[in-house]
Amino acid sequence: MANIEAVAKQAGVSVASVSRVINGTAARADTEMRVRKAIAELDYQPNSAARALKVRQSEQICLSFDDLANPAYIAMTRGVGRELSATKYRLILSSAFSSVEEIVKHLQTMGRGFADGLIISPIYSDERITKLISALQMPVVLIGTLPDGLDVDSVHVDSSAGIAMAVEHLIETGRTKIGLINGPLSTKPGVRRKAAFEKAIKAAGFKFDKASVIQANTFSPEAGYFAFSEIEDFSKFDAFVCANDQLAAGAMKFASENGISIPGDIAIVGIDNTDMASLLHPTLTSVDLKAEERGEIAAQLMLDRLANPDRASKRITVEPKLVIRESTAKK
Amino acid sequence: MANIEAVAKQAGVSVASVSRVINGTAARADTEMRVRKAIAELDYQPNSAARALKVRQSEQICLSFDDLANPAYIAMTRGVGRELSATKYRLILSSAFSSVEEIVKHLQTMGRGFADGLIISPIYSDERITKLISALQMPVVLIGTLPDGLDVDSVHVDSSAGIAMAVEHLIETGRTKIGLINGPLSTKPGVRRKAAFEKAIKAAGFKFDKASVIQANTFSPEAGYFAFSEIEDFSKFDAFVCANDQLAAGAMKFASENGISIPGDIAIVGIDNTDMASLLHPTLTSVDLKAEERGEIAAQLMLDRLANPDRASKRITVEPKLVIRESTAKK
DNA sequence: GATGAAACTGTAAACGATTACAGTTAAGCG
DNA sequence: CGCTTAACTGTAATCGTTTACAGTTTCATC
Repeated sequence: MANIEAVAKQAGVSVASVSRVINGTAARADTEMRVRKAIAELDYQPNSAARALKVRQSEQICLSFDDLANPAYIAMTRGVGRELSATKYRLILSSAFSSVEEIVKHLQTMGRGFADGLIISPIYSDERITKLISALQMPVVLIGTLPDGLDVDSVHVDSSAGIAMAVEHLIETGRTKIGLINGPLSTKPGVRRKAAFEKAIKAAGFKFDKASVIQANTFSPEAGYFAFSEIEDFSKFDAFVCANDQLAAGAMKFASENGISIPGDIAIVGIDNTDMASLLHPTLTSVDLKAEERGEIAAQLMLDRLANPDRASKRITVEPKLVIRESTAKK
Repeated sequence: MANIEAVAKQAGVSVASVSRVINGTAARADTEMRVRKAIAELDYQPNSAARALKVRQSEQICLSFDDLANPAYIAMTRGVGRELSATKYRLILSSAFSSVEEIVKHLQTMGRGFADGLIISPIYSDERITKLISALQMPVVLIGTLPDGLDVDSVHVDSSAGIAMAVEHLIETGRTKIGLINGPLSTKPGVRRKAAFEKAIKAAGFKFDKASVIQANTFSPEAGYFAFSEIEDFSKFDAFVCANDQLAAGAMKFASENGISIPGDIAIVGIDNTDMASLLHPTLTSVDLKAEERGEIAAQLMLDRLANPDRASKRITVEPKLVIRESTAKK
């Protein structure tokens, strides 16, 4: 592989001049032309490790989240990727963390300087993670709710408001016996959604019954299916909010296999408004938490912060939106 | 940030010794202990750019494909990611290429040495891409069909065999008027699936009718929906093979909205066997092209090749599998 | 304790870029 | 044409590692 010295020789100029034309610093037209010619002739590509070492920038941004099987994170990745693709930055993907330890290990690794910034959407809530993030010597954008004492850019969606919308909508359509198929309580979304649900039920003037919350142990369709299969008496319910579309899809599958009519017997609303929602039968009412948009915004915040390291940190909130489809049609 | 020199000083040894304990080369127990202590005290992390520059390895592997919205590629990414997560390699994701030019630009960029290897699954077939790949001075693993004259490791699934299975299955279940909802002919899968379909129809002893192939212009559900909506006379068909599950889902949506019974009037088989297949109503018979497995194998080939640069290139074939569900039940 | 081999350690030269600084050339102007 | 200033160019140091090589220590053996 040709290096900058070979180019300089070929062009009959110094390495400094070559570097300058590559980086767009002033150069005489004549010099620039000869350098460009030499670059083309030698098929030269500047070595990114050498540049990274010298300028202390990797031109890489790391995106970390926990579950590559969850469509919401995929949408997020799409948003980040789209935003980054027009820039010089490359995207590093770190995912499939199955435990806090793995995340911790990954965060410690960030000190090696292979990325200029970290966009992270942690599902687990853990003191150690917060501590490591705030100790990080690089820009961080958090997608999710900012823990106390962490001062970084963040994008956040008010999922409580989203759940409230879902509950209100169910009540408007005449449902009174509303349950929640929740995700695992070991995750942040799990605890938040439960709390939001309880709050929304009470706000609507209903009595909150603990038994109305059914805990699934993952956010997968299988878990949704299983959760429904464990329900002994469906007459206690006329609607369910599900902690994500996957759980909802699994639940709907169980319903269709067992002669439970949706929305006739039970109305269902999902969360995330993934692509699947409009393809299911019946189509699924879902709270859009704008994952792709949050990804885009996170990337923009990151780029902005890299261009402007000293600005105060921003906290962006995006509004959830209830997308009404067939699964909650009036009885 | 502490560098290796600071660690050496703190431990009272030379930088060479520090480097050696980090990289596991022989060191006296006493030396090793002092170095480890110093590393812990200073919270030292070796700089990856400096290492990359010196050893000419980035410890990064680049995965490139064209469409982050396609679940099959997501599954592939999952496979690659899982395989890589246990190694020292990081995963760089390059995607959302909307044209051959973008891919070409991206491939040219590989010469900068930011990745040690490239796993690529190109959807477009173009002379330039082939040429650039074979000119690449780094290990390449191709996921897809190896073009002539390209000598790299590859993982390949015999999608023709998969389509043949689909057609045979439809015939076995009593269908005789089989159509294809195909993806765009500007893509490799598009042309392959069409050819495979024609071959399968003929092999089954039927006459192939050009009009039985309906071209969608993307691989999305919307395109599938639109393709079905353009069909004037459904009585000409009793089954469709769809070029992927997304197209199938869109088509099924149109069917359910327009009183076309599946599988009663029309049987449907999708391709890719994505998560969605078992959640649709009716559940979707689909040809599993083992995307995740191909991703895993690609990553294994890459790791193997990096460990063993001079071995002859391998070509792995995985077998498709027809997963039969409700959408093709006997009439 | 001397000897030789084996095991370890330190010095210093890379890797390939960027950039401060000083030196050179060009350009504007009277 | 000389002078001043602006614009460009080249030399050499630097970023933080790894590693060849030479030098030192350790250790078993006689």
